[in-house]
Amino acid sequence: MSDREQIAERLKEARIMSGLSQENAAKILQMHRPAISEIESGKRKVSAEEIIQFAKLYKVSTSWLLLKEEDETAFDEQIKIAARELSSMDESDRKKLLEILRILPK
Amino acid sequence: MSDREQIAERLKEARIMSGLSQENAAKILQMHRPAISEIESGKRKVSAEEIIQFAKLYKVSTSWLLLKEEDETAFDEQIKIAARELSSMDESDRKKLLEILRILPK
DNA sequence: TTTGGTTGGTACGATAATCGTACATATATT
DNA sequence: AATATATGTACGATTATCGTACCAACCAAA
Repeated sequence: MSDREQIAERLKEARIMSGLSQENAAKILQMHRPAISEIESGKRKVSAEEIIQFAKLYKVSTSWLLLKEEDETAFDEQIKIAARELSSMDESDRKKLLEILRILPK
Repeated sequence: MSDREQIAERLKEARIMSGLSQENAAKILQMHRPAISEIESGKRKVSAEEIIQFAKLYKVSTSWLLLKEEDETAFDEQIKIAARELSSMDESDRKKLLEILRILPK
């Protein structure tokens, strides 16, 4: 899989995860919807500046959008695993964790 | 400072740190030297794919190339706070937390 | 079923950016 | 000074993107 295809997939996955339509995203980022469509299908390049904007809007890291991870579980699968781990922690530590998560970059 | 200027500065800094001339870098990445020159002066866009290639060649992270300094400073402060919380947790829960943090946006 | 709304893919001319080469400038080394 | 190395820049040819419009698929309400 090429870098561009990888990025295209990540951008689409991140947008869906954040519950936005292509049109929503396009309006917020002041882009045209066809640009989003073509970027997500790998037909069009994405600039570094756009990656920064997408990462902010979709609330993912720029490195997640750009990097290929070797042992890769799908993001939603990882969230499920994290949720399971979270529920197995005792309450005081879970509170601390949530406090930590609150102050981390959104 | 605009995103593009920030990226331009980082790319130049990273290249110099890795001891490469613009021509060296251009040859290895199969780009034309003027492209590197113009990218590093912010006159030309950088694609996401190029960011990946630059990061590999210069041995820096893509996020370092893309993130603004003030974000990193804020992030470091938050990490310190988080570390204080972490140190009060027992080891098994700390491991679970780190696993969760691993998949969250950096 | 039909209508209307939403979403996403695509065509295409106008516009803008990049490519590739050549030349210019700058700095260091001998 | 002379040469080499590194970087900046000009510019026509080429390529990509923009902006708009149109189209198909899907779905829910009438």
